[in-house]
Amino acid sequence: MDTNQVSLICKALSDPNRLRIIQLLTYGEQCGCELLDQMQITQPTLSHHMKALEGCGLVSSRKKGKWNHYSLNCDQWTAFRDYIESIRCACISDEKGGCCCS
Amino acid sequence: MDTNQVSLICKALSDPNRLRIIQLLTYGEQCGCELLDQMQITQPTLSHHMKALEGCGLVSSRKKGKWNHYSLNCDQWTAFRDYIESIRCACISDEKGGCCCS
DNA sequence: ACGATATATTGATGATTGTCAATATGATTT
DNA sequence: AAATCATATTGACAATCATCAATATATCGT
Repeated sequence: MDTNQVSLICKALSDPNRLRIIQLLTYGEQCGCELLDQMQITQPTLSHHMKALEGCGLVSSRKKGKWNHYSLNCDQWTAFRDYIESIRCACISDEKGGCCCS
Repeated sequence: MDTNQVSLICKALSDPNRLRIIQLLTYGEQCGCELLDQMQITQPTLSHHMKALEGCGLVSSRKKGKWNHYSLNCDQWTAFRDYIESIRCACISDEKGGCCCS
């Protein structure tokens, strides 16, 4: 995953509502109305946020009948998580002589 | 670290230039002019970005004479990294029966 | 066919953002 | 004191964003 892609994902996560949605989806797939029940926003706003989360590849949607089921895109999230994890600060811990971020 | 703080950090990282600055600072403390040499932005823009990165607590600055030395705030970065790492998707891998994100 | 439900789109608005040129501040050197 | 260098601030502008009300689309149950 390259820098621009990471920035796009960070932009998607820069809204507390969207970060909350991601966390809700870690419990598994949910439809829009379920997500809506757990949040304090209107339905068009939720739709807008879901589009943003889909746009950066973090969320996938699966339409079944009336419902649209959203789920966290595991591969994309893992790639993002790995990227963030790979950034480590260079400071030295006094205690063990290693990096304090280890 | 709470959700709002994470969102603020994500917003700070949602600009590719700022993400790049964070990566440059993983090599250790650098002054503004050093950072500027490695980027394609003007000095006021760099100053603006550094303020944003300081504002969310990711970067600390230390003034010494003419120079302002910036460094990655290890504790804050680690807390952010841990938060992101703690978000795991619930999908099940077919291969080993565990979570594919492990 | 009709009403109800889930979701998407449109249009509008106020707020925030990234960027630069111009200028200011503050420290060092000559 | 004057010139130089590193950085910060101001002011401006175009672009993007989060949000909602209103409306549209699509699917299900009756």
